[in-house]
This record gives sequence, C-alpha cells and structure tokens, in this order.
Amino acid sequence: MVVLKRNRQKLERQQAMVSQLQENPFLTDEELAELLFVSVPTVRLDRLELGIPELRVRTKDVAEQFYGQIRSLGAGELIGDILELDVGKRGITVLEVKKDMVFSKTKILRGHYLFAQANSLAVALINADVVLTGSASVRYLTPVFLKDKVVAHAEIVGQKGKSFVIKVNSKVGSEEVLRGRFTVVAKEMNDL
Amino acid sequence: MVVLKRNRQKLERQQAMVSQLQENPFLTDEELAELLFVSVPTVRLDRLELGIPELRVRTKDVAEQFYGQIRSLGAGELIGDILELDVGKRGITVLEVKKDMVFSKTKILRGHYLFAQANSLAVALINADVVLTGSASVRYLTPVFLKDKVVAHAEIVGQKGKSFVIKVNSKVGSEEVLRGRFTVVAKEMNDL
DNA sequence: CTATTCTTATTACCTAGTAATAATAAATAG
DNA sequence: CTATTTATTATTACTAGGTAATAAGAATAG
Repeated sequence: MVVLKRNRQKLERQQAMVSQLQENPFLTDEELAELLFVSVPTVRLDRLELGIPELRVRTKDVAEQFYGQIRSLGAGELIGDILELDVGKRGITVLEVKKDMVFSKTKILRGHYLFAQANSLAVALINADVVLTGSASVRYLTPVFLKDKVVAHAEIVGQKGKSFVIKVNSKVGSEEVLRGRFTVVAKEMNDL
Repeated sequence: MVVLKRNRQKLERQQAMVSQLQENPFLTDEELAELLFVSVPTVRLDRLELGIPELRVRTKDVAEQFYGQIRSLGAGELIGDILELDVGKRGITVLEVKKDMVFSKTKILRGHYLFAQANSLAVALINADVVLTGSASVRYLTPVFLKDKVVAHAEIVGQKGKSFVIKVNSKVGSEEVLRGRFTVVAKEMNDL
C-alpha cells in the first residue's frame, strides 16, 4: 500500500492549516479554503479530523484566556488570594499556577507572575491611597510548575518616613522559590 | 415635563446593562434580557442607543486586544514590541501603556508590567531552549502613566558559564523610569 | 382624552457555522 | 484496464446570535 503518497497532499494541507491558524486564529473556513485552494467542506473535514473548533469558539477561547489572565494580572489589585492580611505588618497570599501562566514548553511559571504576587502583596501591606514600588530585588530560587500553589509571606521590616521596606518569601510546600525585598513609597493623591 | 421619571427606569436599566457587561462581556442579549427583566428587543434597542456591539463583536474585540497586547503578557514570550533585537547582545522593546495596565485611581502603570517588559527582554536576549530568571534587582525611578510609551534597552554585560547578567534601562521619552539588573540562566531541556 | 415615548412582538435577512448525505474525482491495487 | 478505496466537493436542513425594519400595545404627561 502506497497510501502515503496519497495522504501527503492532505497532510501537508492540514499542516498548512494549523500553521495558518497559529498565525491568525481569526480566519473563517471560507478564508482558509481560499488560502489552501480547496473547498469549504474540505476545510471543515480537515478541522474535524484535527479537532480544531470553529472560528467563534476559537475567538471565544482566546478572549476567555485573556479574561482569566488579565483579570488576575492587571485588573485586580492583588495577584493571588489573601490568606492573612494584617495591614501595616504582614500578609500571606496564595497563587495557584494555571496553564496560561506557564511556559508551554516547560510548564515553568513565568517569572513575572511570581514577582507580581510578591510585589502586589508588598504594596497591599501599606495603608495609603497610593503606593508605588520604589525598588525591588528578588531571587528566584527554584522553578515553580503548573498546578503548584505558591504561598507568599510578606512583612514590613523597616520604615523611613513614607518609605517602607518589605521582605517577601514565597514557598511551594516547604521549598523556598522566591526571596525578595521591596521598597515601596506611600504617596498622597495630590503630590504627584 | 416630568419626563425624567419615565427615563429614570430606562437609564437605570441601561446603566445596569453597562455594568453587567463590564463584569462579563460574554452575555447574550437573551441572558441580558433575563437579568434586566425586559424583552430581548428592548435589550437590543438599549445596546443600539449605547453603541454597544453584539456579543460576537465584543468577544472578538477582547480577543484581538489579547492578540495585540497580551500575547505579550503570558502567551507570548515577550512583553512589548521589538524595535531591535540582537540576540546574544542587546535589544530594545517598546510597551504602550493601555488602560487595563494602570491603577484606576491614579492611571499609574502597575509595577509588574514594567518589570515584565524588562524581564522578558532580558530573557529574549539569550539564545537557548529554556531561559530562567535567577535574580532581579530593579529600581522604579518615576511613575509611568496611561498612554506613555516605555522603551526598554537591554544589554548583556556579563557571563559565567550558562549564567548571564543583563542590564536593562527603561525610559519614557528622555526620562528614565526603571533601571534593572537581571541574572538569567540558560538550561537545556533535559537538565530539569 | 390624546400625543408622545417606551416596550414588545414579529418578520425577513445575515454569518459562520454543524451534521449528514450524496455525487464526483483521483489514486492505487491487482 | 477495471474495481475499489479514499479524497473532495456539493447540497440540504438546521442552529445561534444576531441586524434592521415595521407594527402594535402600554404607560404617562399634559
């Protein structure tokens, strides 16, 4: 059976389709059909074989990923969920590592999420209208993986006027994953 | 004319609709109708009056925003757009501050975006399968505001084996907003 | 009571599909 | 060359979530 030769065209076309959609997931079947020089039904069959959902689902998936992510890294004030918060003293948050937070190849958590958890917790400890990070120094000790739960402990360790120094320590289980030191500054709304 | 009383219900409903959609932009007209205790045509008229597009357009808008931007913060490898990239040496990215990246009260950019831009640029300079941040030290010099364009310059300044030191300098116009030093480590896929 | 505004209902149409069936074309085995 | 398989295309009926336009009913102001 030299079924390979036959399938080659089809396979190539399907691969082409996948890479087209990777570049631009917002292509309709009609547009794909034109790009791949086949009919619309063929595109549909190919999608079916490859398990690729229709445009609207793809669009929605992308949009929802956005909402699951930016909501946590942007819209909200705090990255992670509060376990304890003693404003002016210390606080603990926990961050569960979701799949859109990791490198797809390695499933390792992207550094800035860990940073963001620590930084936002540091900021949350200060009781003022506006709190800005002045400087930060962090060490990433061990990689954090998908589905890990990162517990961040933060404590105010110093103060000079409106400037605070906060130490943050993040762990997964008993393993230390990040150690950081943040200097944050409390500002009044009008002295900007 | 006590036309106000009449309009009040309508106005309140429209405001309610807006806030519903702010919370969850993925609501159909039918779902909105149920939530607001009116008919579907009324919802449509309200949307028309308020210039709110249909679900699919809203979804697509969100998804495209994701592609223009968030691709950048999570899914993509790099936060910001590349202006120059000389792998192994130096690179420049620019990040435009959008409204979901700032504190709503002050319109000041959240610190971790600035960090993420710098960090991801540092990582991008290294040519290896897997690059992890080992430590980072940053100083936030001046606040960055909505619509600012942050230009980050990064340069490899040292190397010991698979460990690299990268200096990053971010500016808005001629003003320096962040200065940072990152140590990143290149790993092979199998030594994890 | 009447004019006006709101709300609802109804209808025809649209896009981007699903799902299923049938017809046709192409390739290969024997 | 022919039979059979596989791939492709066409066609039809159906769906969600709308647009756009028109008509009819309800509420209220004056």
